[in-house]
Amino acid sequence: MTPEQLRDVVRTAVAAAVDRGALSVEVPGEVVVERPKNPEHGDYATNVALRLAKPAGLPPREVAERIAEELRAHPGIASVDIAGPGFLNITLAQGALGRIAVQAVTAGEGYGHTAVLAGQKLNLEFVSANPTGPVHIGGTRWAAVGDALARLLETSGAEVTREYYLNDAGAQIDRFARSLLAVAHGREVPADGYAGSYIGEIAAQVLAAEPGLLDRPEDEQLQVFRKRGVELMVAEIRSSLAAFGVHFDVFFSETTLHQSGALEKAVARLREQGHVYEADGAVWLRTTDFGDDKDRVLVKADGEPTYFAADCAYYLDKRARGFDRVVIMLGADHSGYVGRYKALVAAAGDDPDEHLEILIGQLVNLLRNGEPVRMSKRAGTVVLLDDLVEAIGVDAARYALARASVDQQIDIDIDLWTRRTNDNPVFYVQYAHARISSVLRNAADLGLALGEAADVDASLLTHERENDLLRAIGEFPRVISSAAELRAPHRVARYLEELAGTYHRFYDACRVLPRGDEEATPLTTARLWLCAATAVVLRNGLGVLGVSAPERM
RNA sequence: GCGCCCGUAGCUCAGCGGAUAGAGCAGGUGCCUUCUAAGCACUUGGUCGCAGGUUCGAGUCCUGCCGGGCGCGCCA
Repeated sequence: MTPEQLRDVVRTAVAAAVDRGALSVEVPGEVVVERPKNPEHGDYATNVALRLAKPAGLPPREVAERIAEELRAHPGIASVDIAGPGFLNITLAQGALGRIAVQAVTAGEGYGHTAVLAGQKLNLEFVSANPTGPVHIGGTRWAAVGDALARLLETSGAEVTREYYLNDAGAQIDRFARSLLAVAHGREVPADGYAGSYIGEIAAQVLAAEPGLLDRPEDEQLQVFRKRGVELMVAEIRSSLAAFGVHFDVFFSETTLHQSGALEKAVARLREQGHVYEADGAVWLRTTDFGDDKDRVLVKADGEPTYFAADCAYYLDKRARGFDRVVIMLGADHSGYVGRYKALVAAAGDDPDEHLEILIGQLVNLLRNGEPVRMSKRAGTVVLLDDLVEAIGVDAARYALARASVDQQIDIDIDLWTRRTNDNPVFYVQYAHARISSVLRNAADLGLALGEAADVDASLLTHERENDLLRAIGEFPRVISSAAELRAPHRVARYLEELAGTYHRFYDACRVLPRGDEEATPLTTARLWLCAATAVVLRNGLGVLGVSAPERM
């Protein structure tokens, strides 16, 4: 019996107690069944009696007793104890717990998939690093976390579009183009330009693709460097992300918004809603009506639209494409945008709490020799996605970035990571998978197969370490769904570390395969299923994080 | 000054209002003629920044302080 099934059993028990007049309460739609930390508190515990005590007008322990009477009648439940203030501690019948292993193996890749977010169509925008340079380590964090979140949401039944907003218009692209032009002519880059070594490489590639370019008028050259340069930069960004295992469904060009007249339409729509005014020669959006600190300029006095105007158009474009919810991941250095963004959604007539979700993640600090590394794109002193991958590999990089809460700043000590010590928990988790794979290979060599699900006697799994493992495996679907709902992929990583530890302890205490000339027993088969189930969960969980599950290490 | 994030073991960090606050690393002691020792067992280590409040119950929610990070342009 899975925790989800038990939850229904508990709810049904409450309903039964109400039916026979033992309780006069409204049956709750959801009841909480959780795994107690203390094994003496049974396989599962529920606080439903504590919740119902007040509405029932009875002491919590009395409510618990009346529910317990119903639960004890269930064949899958061995015992129910009332503990503490009124918790119901439930121990499952022998075999009911063991079936979890069979269910996990049978479900395979589908184990952990739920429908809790079914029917939601959402747009997840992340990374969106400017195409004026390679993806640096900050963007890499959002690549790892954003992609994991996308997989998590999909696993929970949502329809997700991964989107990357390309800021390929505006002054910074001008600076980028002028930097390319300067380098191509052997001149110093402008003071406000970009100076990384990649600028020279991109410039050379542009010249290779456009022979004779330097003989044309300089303003024409600038246009070519701008167009070709951005194309090449975007190609490099996509290639880095692809090597990192991150693929976007849509690369959305800001320029297309300018060219299609979407900005003017957006301003017009906001004007119709009555939130636009003119002052000091500029066009403003009255975002203060919706909680922003100050009003924002849409069109500058010189007639140029602001970046914010493009944001408005972009948001409206996403909504027009049919997304129920627009999710944007931003770094903490952009946290000031939340107010104006929420306000623009409200000004457009949408609900800022329902249609827009902005996830702010804290920044990644780099330490070298224990000292923070100052990062500057201009000076070229940045650590790039490619550098991180080269130093520690995709698996370790993705795992390390995804295992911390996004609310937490990460300090990455470059020397530590480049040293390749086993401080990285990803090895611990992957090792558990490799170990299981080895056991299953050895079993196959001995001619032992899992066989049919119906033939497994799961009630033989009675060892405490086996029960621990079964309970952990049973948690997986809810770990996935709650991590998806909370937008917290790091929970999956933490869970996998626990699961790996639980498996290692099982492995240490419980021999799976027969030794020497011993015969395989039904317990051997049951334990093989337990191993296979653990491997399924490790694979699926690592898959959510975009980390490989090696069969050998 | 205002807004957001953080403050939990020596270090890095988990902990969606539940029971005795956890993991890894670091320190100590043991376990490989037996399925992968990148492992396991035992052990050392805590005023959950401080002070109030909410309630059956607070590391978790609210308020105020203290300390650290980030942000507050007709830049992008």
